[in-house]
Amino acid sequence: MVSDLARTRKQREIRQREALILDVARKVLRERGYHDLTMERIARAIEYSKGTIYQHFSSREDILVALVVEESSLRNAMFRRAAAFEGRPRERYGAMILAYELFFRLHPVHFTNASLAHSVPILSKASDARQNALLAGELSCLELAGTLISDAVSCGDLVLAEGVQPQELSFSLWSLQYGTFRILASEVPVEFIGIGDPFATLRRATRCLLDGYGWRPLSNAWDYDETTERILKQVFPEEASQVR
Amino acid sequence: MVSDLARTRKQREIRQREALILDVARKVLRERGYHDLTMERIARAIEYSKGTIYQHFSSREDILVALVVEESSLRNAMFRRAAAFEGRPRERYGAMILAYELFFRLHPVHFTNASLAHSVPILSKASDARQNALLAGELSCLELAGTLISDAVSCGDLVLAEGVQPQELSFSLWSLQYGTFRILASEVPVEFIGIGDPFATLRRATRCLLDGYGWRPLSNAWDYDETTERILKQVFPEEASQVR
DNA sequence: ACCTGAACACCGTTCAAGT
DNA sequence: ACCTGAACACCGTTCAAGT
Repeated sequence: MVSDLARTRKQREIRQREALILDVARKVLRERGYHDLTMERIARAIEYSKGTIYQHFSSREDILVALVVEESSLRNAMFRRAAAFEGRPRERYGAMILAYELFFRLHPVHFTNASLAHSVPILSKASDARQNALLAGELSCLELAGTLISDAVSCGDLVLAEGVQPQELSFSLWSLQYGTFRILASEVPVEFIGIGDPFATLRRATRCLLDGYGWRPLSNAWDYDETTERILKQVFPEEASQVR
Repeated sequence: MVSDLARTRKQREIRQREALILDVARKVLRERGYHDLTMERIARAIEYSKGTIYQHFSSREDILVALVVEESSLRNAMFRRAAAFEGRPRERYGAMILAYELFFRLHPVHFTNASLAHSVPILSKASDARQNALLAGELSCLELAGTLISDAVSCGDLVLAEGVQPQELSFSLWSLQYGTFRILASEVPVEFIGIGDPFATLRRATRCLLDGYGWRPLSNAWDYDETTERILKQVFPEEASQVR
């Protein structure tokens, strides 16, 4: 007969062990990369046998996806804080864009992990539960972006041209940022391309894009540099100090 | 004593075998993915032993990078054809942008392979020669884009704002397209995002971006849909018919 | 000189045996 | 009920032996 007390203690231990595995995985991925994330290495680090890892994760790939899901929730928390910034809808969307930039700069390794986790060979070997969790996190970001665009349309700041869907804006902006981050995270040396400050370049391109869609106030009628400073100070003071 | 005739015949055979290996690799990658691109499988298909493959390629990763280099030269040929289109510099740049879109739509698998080949764990295991070839191909594209921007500046169509480098434009446009293609190639179902025609969305965003940088003629002063039709008909008639 | 394929090292996954 | 680690299957790479 197992007491309730013993059962909950056991459950807590299991949760802690799962967190331990993910911590080890995070460390290995940071220091050595996915290739060296072996079951053997994890087992040694957590001081359990290889078989035990399979009580938590269905495969090696499942561990990577689980880690990415966990870290994505940090990114989503930053997005939610950004969307709560007080100001015109375009300023609030700017806060989300800034959140994504800060997140990339603070966690470049996560970004590489996430790209791997989204690739077919890896994602398809993860458990269904974790595949769904990954997708759900992504969709909640897009939904958040969607509400800001709706706000802009309702208050008249954004009048979409004939035949333009609101989701197009978030898709284009996402593509622009994501593409820049992927290039920066790849092996093409950015010095070769001749870009001094890629993040400044990205911010400028973002403004061009929003101006092009006609989202008011346009950048020649508003001091968005000042808005950026305010967002950094009010919403992301800690994160901003870490990327200096 | 080996005759020169025999030597050149042998060299030709070796070249043919290398091409054969790459053909097999292309087929396996298309039908089964990188995970199933095993030395065993290749050896069986080319009817040579595993050891022989190492006379051509230093590692499994080297094969992938070699294939990507080979296919990239097809893309570069399309870029060169595009840049030779006759028209205003912005139209010619538009032709390059269209070339990239067509290439992605015609060779989605290459795009996935290229992303893999650029990842650190794989690229670092390829031979130095092939790493350099990959980088050289990339740089030649950027150089080509650079000359078009120079043309635009010389003829007065493009006046860059204070502090904007010409390379910034190609970097931003590259990011936007590359980001879109990466998202489309990933597992996030594009229907969920609610985009009907992602390529139409991308073209619109591209125009917004070029307008934002002030590259004349602006899209409200020029019929770029007509330009696109002309490029498709004159430069890429065959490719265009294949993506219909 | 070139090619072969057995041998080696390594790793993800399973499961019978142990506690 | 939970954990272990030997065993299995598989694969990239090397190299002694063969032609």
